[in-house]
Amino acid sequence: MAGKDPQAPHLARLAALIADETRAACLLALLDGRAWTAGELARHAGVAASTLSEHLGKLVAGGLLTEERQGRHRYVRLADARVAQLLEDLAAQVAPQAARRPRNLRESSAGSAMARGRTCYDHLAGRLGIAVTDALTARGLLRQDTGFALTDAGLGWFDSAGIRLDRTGRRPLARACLDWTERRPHLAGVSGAALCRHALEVGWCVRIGSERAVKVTAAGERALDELLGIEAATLR
Amino acid sequence: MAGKDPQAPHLARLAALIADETRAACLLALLDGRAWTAGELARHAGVAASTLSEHLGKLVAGGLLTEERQGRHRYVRLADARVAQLLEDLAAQVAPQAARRPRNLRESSAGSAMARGRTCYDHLAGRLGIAVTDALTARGLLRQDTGFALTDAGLGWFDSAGIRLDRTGRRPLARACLDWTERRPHLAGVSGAALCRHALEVGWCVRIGSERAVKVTAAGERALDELLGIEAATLR
DNA sequence: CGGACACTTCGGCGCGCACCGAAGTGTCCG
DNA sequence: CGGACACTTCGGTGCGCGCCGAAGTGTCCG
Repeated sequence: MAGKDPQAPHLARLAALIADETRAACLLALLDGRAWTAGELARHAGVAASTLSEHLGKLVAGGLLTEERQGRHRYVRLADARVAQLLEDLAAQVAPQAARRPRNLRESSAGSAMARGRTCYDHLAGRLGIAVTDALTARGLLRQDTGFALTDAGLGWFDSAGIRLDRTGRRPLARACLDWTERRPHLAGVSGAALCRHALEVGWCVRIGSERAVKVTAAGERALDELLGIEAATLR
Repeated sequence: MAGKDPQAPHLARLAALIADETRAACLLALLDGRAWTAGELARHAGVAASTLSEHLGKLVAGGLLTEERQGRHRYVRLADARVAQLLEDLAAQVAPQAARRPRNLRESSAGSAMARGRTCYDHLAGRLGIAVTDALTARGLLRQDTGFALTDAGLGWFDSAGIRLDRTGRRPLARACLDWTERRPHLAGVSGAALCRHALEVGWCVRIGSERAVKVTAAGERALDELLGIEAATLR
């Protein structure tokens, strides 16, 4: 048969990079947007350092990760926002099955912290991300009914809040990212990333431990209420 | 180690479905949005019917495909628009390597027909899709600078063109889909699908052979020029 | 009712790959 | 300079899975 799309082998090779449980665990860990060392990832995934080294080689060669060598450490991070988006989309696709009841107390409390608020690569997700997105929409700053885009008023809001938006790159200013806990879209793209960075910089929220979960501070509750009318109760 | 995201096995299993070249070829073929029989896919992929039957079993069980039994035929199609989007995003990710020079004349002419115009699941892509998207944007019907959404004028345009938009579902009205030939976003979502369906129904374009490629008709060139100011030359 | 046809199930084969531990390379620090 | 450390390379092992052909099931049609 002549057919058989020439893209098929490439697609299969890309998917194969994610199709291993150990590599998948690494990629999900790296969704926190930070750089991890090979050793950290090996401990996280529960395999030998030598095994993980081979995995990193494949992921870097496949373009999903970039590496930075510093002394005797090999730091890796997701290659770019596009890769992060791809992983988020895949994660959202499997979420229905993954949303099963937690096995024990520890997993449960960790899970609920993640459900309250977390980062999705470089933007806010969980109930916190949804609350912010909903508030922006309710105030006419974000338009979701005909797609997903900031309004002119929305541009003004970011400006007046002192959050600068880099509009030079090709990355979209606003993009919907489907939340795998809430099953609803939240703000991603340049503006979502800028908002998250700002929130962490000025202390509206802080990271919990070494995971992706974040917690809203008292100052953050005040600021979100003032700027967007978000009641603190909705974040708990 | 306690860590290791509980989502990792699910993510790996989903990716594994796409990580086989034969299954990938099937999924890409099904991106035309139509239903194929198991036999057609077996011939397309160049494997035995028994082999393909097993593949279809996995893809259906994994939720990527839905099946419909009719007599002695088993028709399968992509489960929904979300799956199609996922595949398109993955295909776009590998496009840089896949965009190599064609091996022979036949592949070359098939490739250029696909580059001129094709369907991406249920919306228009290729130069045709880009041209429509650009025209909508230039006329203020689609806003891309702050995200990706129809404007109120855009809603009016669809209405006056007699293209009804179903706004009841959860699928976004407008969504960007990255084109793997042009490397630029084009219109997808409810409005993109409605536009494509309309174009095929009223004969603005017709499918070429059994593939995803489409050709703009003379009537289509006139209509696109009148409604959106697209010059026929840009489509060739 | 019998044969053609589409698909499925099963057994068996062979390749690919994730894994480990041991040995090797390069970096940091006392 | 020597030892601790992070990572890499290399053989070797075993499992998983994609593949086929043959036999089986269900459907259509003359």
